[in-house]
Amino acid sequence: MRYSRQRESILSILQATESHPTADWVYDKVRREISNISLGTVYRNLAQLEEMGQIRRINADGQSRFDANLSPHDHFRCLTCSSIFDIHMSHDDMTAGLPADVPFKVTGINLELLGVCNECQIKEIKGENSHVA
Amino acid sequence: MRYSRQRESILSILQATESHPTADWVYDKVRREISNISLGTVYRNLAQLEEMGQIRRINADGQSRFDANLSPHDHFRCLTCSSIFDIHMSHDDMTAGLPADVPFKVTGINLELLGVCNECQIKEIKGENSHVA
DNA sequence: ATCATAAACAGTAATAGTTACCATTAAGTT
DNA sequence: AACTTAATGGTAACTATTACTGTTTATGAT
Ligand SMILES: [Mn+2]
Ligand SMILES: [Mn+2]
Ligand SMILES: [Zn+2]
Ligand SMILES: [Zn+2]
Repeated sequence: MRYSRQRESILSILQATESHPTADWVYDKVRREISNISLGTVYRNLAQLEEMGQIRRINADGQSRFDANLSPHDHFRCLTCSSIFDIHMSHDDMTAGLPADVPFKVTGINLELLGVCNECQIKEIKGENSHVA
Repeated sequence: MRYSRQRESILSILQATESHPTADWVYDKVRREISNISLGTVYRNLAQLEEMGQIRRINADGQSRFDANLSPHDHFRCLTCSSIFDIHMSHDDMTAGLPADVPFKVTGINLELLGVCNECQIKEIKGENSHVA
């Protein structure tokens, strides 16, 4: 991976914000530093940074949001304004006595485990064997 | 809400599957019963059914997936094939000794609380007051 | 049963977020 | 400095979804 001013700028913008911005928001922000940067460059670099594990992608309603905060934490998403806030709470506390001191009106929980399903693990193994031979 | 053959068909198709289909998949399926149904009708009804609380929407990568199983449960999403599977497990068990007997290779957890943020609650109140008078 | 009303529809055009393409630029190497 | 090729800027294309519009149809009233 070759250095680029564009990628560095995108990452530092993400690291400097507490919000969980969209690609468009990052684009507007980075344009102040690199006025002729392309929106495609923003998308490409966000995808690369995600791939490299330097940022997280959160897919809310219709669009992706990005988070450079790598410490394990969860999120609250407002169904009205789509804002995303960090939740720093143990999962035990979260599931036990949910709201209490939280300033949000919580009406639902989405818990999603990510990984590779059984079938895909088998395919992976087969695929690797086939080009080892 | 007025009855329609289209909505009934869409709902029963969703209720009959264990998978978590996309709008397109539902469209293909419902076309076998109502050959000239419009894709827009499928989208409109899925949104209405969600609004009425008869189905859940899951937003994965680029597109929405739908679930007519209303019993509280969580999901596993395969990062390779995008399949979504139900997870029936207490959140305590999930966060405590995660995998064990699960046939998935779990590499990440996305926990999202949904609701209304503080700011939006305040706006809601102001909004309601303004048209009460 | 006939009629009136508007909700819901089919078909299509438009939009939004994102990705693909390609000629040009520039990071890193010799 | 010359060379190689990853990365870019600009633009076109694509995909999921929504909006529009004229027509159909569920439903309640005559
Ligand atoms: Mn965060
Ligand atoms: Mn489910
Ligand atoms: Zn809000
Ligand atoms: Zn899979």
